[in-house]
Amino acid sequence: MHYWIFKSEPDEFGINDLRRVESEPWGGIRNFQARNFLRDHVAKGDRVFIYHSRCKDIGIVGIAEVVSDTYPDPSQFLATSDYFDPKSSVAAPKWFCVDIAFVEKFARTISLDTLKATSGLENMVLLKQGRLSIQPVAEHERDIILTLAGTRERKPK
DNA sequence: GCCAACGTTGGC
DNA sequence: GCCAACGTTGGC
Repeated sequence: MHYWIFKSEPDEFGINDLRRVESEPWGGIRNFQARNFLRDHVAKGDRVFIYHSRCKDIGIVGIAEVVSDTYPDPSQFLATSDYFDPKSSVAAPKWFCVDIAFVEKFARTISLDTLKATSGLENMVLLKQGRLSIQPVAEHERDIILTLAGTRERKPK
């Protein structure tokens, strides 16, 4: 079981929206690096740190779980969708998505500033490389983040 | 909402 | 196969 960071814009769809639904198709990913992680590595049962970007309160806000296998993102085939991709086809889909479900919301956001200031997180993909909406989290980074969140008792074995 | 960073595209 | 143009991302 791996941990990931999925970025979202809370004005569009954030942790509070996720909490209100049973599960949510995480689609609209149109970046190749993010797509490759999603298609090749994200698996049912994995855990996801939800990260809010482009907002006042930037940072990791909670945890979700991957509740489906990866499947082609339906929006790429819909001519009316903002995410329509005329170069894609059902036979050879370019873009993928996965369903995730709410697990918990942290009492407080773990802010970007906190992440930057925390020893052991220096090499996080989040801090090393911008503009990547799906990214892996190393085990020691996962432990540090869970500790910052005060949820260490739920740390996976 | 601006715009820098960076990955992809496509003309040549 | 180079590289300028273009599109997207995301902190500010």
